[in-house]
Amino acid sequence: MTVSNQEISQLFENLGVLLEIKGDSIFKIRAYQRAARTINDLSFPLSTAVDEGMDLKQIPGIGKAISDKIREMHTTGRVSAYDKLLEELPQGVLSLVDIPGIGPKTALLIGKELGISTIEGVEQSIGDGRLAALPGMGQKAAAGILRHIQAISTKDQRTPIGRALPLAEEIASALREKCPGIVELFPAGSLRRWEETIGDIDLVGAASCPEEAAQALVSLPVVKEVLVHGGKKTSVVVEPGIQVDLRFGETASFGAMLQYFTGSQQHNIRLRDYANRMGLSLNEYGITSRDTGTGGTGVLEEFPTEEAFYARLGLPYITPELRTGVWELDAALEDRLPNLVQSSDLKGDLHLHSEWSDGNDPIEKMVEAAIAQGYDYMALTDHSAGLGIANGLSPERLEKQIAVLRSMQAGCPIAILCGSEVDIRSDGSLDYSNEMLAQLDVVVASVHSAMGQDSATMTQRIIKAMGHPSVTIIGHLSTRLLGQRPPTDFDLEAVLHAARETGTALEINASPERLDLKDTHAYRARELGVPLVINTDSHDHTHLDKKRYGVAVARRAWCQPQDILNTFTREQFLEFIRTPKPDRIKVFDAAHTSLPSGGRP
DNA sequence: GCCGTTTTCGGCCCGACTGTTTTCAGTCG
Repeated sequence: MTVSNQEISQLFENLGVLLEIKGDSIFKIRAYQRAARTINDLSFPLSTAVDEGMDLKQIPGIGKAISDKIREMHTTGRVSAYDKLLEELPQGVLSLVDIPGIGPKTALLIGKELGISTIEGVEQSIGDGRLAALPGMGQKAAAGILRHIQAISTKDQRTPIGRALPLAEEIASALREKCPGIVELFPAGSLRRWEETIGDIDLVGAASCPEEAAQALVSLPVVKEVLVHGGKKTSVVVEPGIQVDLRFGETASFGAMLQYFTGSQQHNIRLRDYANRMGLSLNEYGITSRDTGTGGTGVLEEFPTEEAFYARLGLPYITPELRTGVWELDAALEDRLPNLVQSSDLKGDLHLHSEWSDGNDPIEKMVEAAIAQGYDYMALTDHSAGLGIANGLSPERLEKQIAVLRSMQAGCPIAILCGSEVDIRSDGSLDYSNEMLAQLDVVVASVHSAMGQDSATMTQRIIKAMGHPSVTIIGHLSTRLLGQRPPTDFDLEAVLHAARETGTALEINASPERLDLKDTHAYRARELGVPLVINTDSHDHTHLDKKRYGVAVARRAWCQPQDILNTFTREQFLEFIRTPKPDRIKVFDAAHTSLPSGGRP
């Protein structure tokens, strides 16, 4: 029985809700919620860990009871304690708490008093006034819930970061323009942690005129609706159904405020737990030393920067990408936080398209763009012929392109490598002859068709492609498009091991619609010593700037520069691609003076 | 239910906002 981490996480999340409805201990409930979130963020499959005999209690927040339930789910596919709770409580209460504004208490009230178990039922009960008549409810509460229900259908869940970040930057700069008293203003929350999708856009600032800034937000033309307009917090809905939360504080305490609203919630809970044991209490305004028995009241210390805030707790600065609340606090305490890769470390881009296939720009413009990035090398990788829709290159056109590229090399300050994004056919064979492929410097092999194959077939298909001596990199491994196309089904562990054994690199595709490898997969790849490459897959000269999204994925995967192949110098990288597979993995390992274990103990 | 550089028992993050209330519960992040 194979159960995914997501399924296990969802079960514990639901278990927490059911216990809350039942009125169980709040601390027990929090323990389940914490475990659910931790499991959701894990980089390795729990199913495999159970098979390999790992002691699950090593994972923070998982003790004997939860460990046993994971094992039960792994063997039987069910958890009896959960099934029992479902029977005890009114049917359908779980689906009611999915409505914003309805929590466990209200869900139970609705289920018990009105016998309602569906969202449609709630909508009806608002229409005929039954909901408003319930104790503790009223006209306004009912109207608010109705608004939320209507919003659910129009709002398509979480927003991909590629859409949310530019929007947040736009709003922030509009606010700064309208309100010169703004000293600081940054995206916080999941956006600042560079999660692949964003719930709400959080903006945190410091200003001499907080009221004016909040008023400026409310009056922006993009604002569709004002949800909250309090003294410290303003929430609005902007054009595409995305919510923006804005909070302002003082410059002197901005560090604490930014830290607090960057989260994650799990990170903050762990940090406060740790601070508590030092006799310190944390909130968004600073750090308060708790009364130590002399009867005096604690004094609030303020921190203008996050660095100072963490330093007061005796911790090194923890970068937002690492703040998941799983391993980073232990790593910080033991002084083994990684020296994370940065955009400025990248020395090349190995996945670029030109107008020869489906790109917008001539080769010259793409080369200029690579030079403008400050790179030392680049690979032009137009599509192979199999992808007719993308105007893929026939072998004849590819030979012609190679000649063009070779002739451009003279006088060019960077290395122009001849490449191709070659289709991996459904049987794992490649779209050019071996002779053709052997002429290329860099081969990015990618799946573009037959994405519905079962896991075993897809796994074999990818592994076969990695076995080819000319394949340098596997492009966008899962082929997912965020919010549009689900990932293909394949055995990640098997693929990663084969990548390592064949000396094939895996791409972190930085295109914000893809982000593929995703963070947890990249984390696991790094753990196993698989060479990683951050590529933009640019189809336009402006797309090379999107590398920041790929760098963020790598940082969330705890990658250091030596984990990323295209941080290598030109000489190192050329040595890598000129060394035959599988021996080229030794070139990668040689640059790896130390293999950091990352967050896991 | 989890956890321990004061603890194997007794703690467990913290505040804003809303709506229904006359001092607070529920929800959210």
